[in-house]
Amino acid sequence: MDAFALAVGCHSSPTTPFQSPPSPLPRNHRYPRRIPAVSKTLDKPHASTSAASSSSSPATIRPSNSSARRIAIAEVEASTDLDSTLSRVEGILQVQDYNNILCYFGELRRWTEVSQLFDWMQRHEKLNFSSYSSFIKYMGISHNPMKALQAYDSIPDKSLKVNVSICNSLLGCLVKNGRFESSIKLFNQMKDDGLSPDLVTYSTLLSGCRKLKNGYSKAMQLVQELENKGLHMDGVIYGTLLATCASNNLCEEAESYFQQMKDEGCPPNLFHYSSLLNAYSVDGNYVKAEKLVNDMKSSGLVPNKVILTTLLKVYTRGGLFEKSKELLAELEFLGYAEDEMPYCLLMDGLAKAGHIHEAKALFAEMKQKHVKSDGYAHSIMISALCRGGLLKEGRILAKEFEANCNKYDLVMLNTLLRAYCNTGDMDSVMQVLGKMDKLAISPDWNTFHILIKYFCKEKLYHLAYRTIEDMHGRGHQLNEDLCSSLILQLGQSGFPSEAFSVYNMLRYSKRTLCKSIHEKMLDLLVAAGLLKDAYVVMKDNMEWISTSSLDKFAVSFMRSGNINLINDVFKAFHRSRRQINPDIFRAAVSRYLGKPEKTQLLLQLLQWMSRHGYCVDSSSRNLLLKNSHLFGQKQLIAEILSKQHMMSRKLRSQEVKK
DNA sequence: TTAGGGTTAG
Repeated sequence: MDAFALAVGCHSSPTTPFQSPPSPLPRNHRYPRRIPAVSKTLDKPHASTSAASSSSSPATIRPSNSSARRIAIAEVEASTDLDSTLSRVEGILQVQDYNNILCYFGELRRWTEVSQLFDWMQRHEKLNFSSYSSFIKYMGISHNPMKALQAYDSIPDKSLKVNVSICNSLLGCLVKNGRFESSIKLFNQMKDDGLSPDLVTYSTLLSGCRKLKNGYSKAMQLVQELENKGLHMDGVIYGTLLATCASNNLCEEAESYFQQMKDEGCPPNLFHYSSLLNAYSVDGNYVKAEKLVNDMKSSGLVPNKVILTTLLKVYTRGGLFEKSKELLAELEFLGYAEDEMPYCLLMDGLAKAGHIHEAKALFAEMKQKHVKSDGYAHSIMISALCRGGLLKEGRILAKEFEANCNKYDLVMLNTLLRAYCNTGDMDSVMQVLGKMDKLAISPDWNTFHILIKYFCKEKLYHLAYRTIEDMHGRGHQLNEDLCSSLILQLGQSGFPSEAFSVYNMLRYSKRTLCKSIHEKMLDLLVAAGLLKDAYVVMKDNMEWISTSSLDKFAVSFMRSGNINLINDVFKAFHRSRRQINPDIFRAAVSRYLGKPEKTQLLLQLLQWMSRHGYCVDSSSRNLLLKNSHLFGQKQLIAEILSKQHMMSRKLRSQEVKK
């Protein structure tokens, strides 16, 4: 399997499925799914074939004059028509020159040129390991892991594919783009193929643990592995570990790594201090934070923008808003408040502490000062307004963001969705979903949850159902409360099969379920006449279901369920020591009376009853005797019935004696 | 010695 398939295969399509109209849909309407736009053959160069037609000789053979090279590099960098310029100066430049130009474009974030140049380099076989490494790195920065994977798969040389720099770049690219699982799979394959991972490899993977749910234990596994390989942790690895601890709310572990690092003779730098400071911010421990900053200053380090911003975070988390404001003023004075981050920290802290009006004032101040914004401030304020019940204001701010900003990510899209769902603005909800699809941003658990809740609120139960189906298909954990209420609503609105499907998704995705759900499901299926499904629910969950629900099911089943399973229903009742209501036997007998071809089953039931001490009631007995000629087993039936009759008389007299 | 790793916001 190639890296692309390995990394992409385990992921669902990057597009969103939410293109369906919100209005009530026909029941057999298929949920549309768009095929991912990226094709495997797209952009994949064929180096070998194009090299054959290339007339140039390898650049390394040609002695190059360095000033000519410098001029050519400048020409390419300034070119408005890359391909023709590159062809014109071909033969002057060497591989490292192309690499330099690649980095030049990359640092300027000129992604079109980066890709164009790299394509050209591939076609003309002007690349080495650092070309791949750099290109892959830039594809990671530009959020294009697909192109990075394609470039990696296009490497013709097997030994180059396990070059540690290239591997590190690719792993870093995946990690940066939130594909930790893929990066671990790829890492294992790379090792199988002969990669010798180094400290950079491990710190790359470790940095992916930061945003993971149980990131700390994953990090520990990696640390164990690097130590088993005889590698020793360096300052960067410690930095990553401290960041991981801070992100996972593990303050004590962070302190202990900080100490361990110092004990090993590695003096902490600004990265280490800021990570530990960040760990203190979790519970707003400003006493420890201030002491740490003082220690840091004593060691000769000067607090930078990150340190001071993180200290601001500690103050806001600790509820020290006066100190926070003073520190924000200091940051402004030092020129460290040119972007929105410190304002965001304080705004979020204020809003979460219930000071929404102060947060709004700060947001206004920030706008008035023309502070650069990437949308975080809007996101924070929209969320804060929605949380605080100021739904209309939240919607207005969401509209304002969409009108003025064109930068979207998943969190922002979710925030907008929530704002529009809260105010019942269906058109805007659908527009946001369309945007998501266009930008190929995959919905996450939150997206699904917001939508399903909203569709339920709007009584669009079938749409909610299809969204749950999609959510489940993408491997997201389902929310039990939401599913339970949807199951009932689907049942009440004429979609019992869909209700059962939600029930099954829930059952197979969660280990423990609220016990009451089974009875609700059973009632619903019985009411809808879906007795085959009801039978399954009954059999697997009898212990959680009330007698009255079971009886209702059994009577219905005797009347119109699968006749071949009738006896199994009795056995199931018996196995779980549930009393069998005589009405159920009566219903079974009358069902069998209408089906003489099922005599064997009737006989089996009667014999089973005798063995386990059950008797048919007198009216059923009379009915059976009167019709026993129909079954061609007159004698046998009479014998069984008389045995049952005697037994029941014996039992009754025993009870009287007692 | 042309390449790859760690810090702050929703």
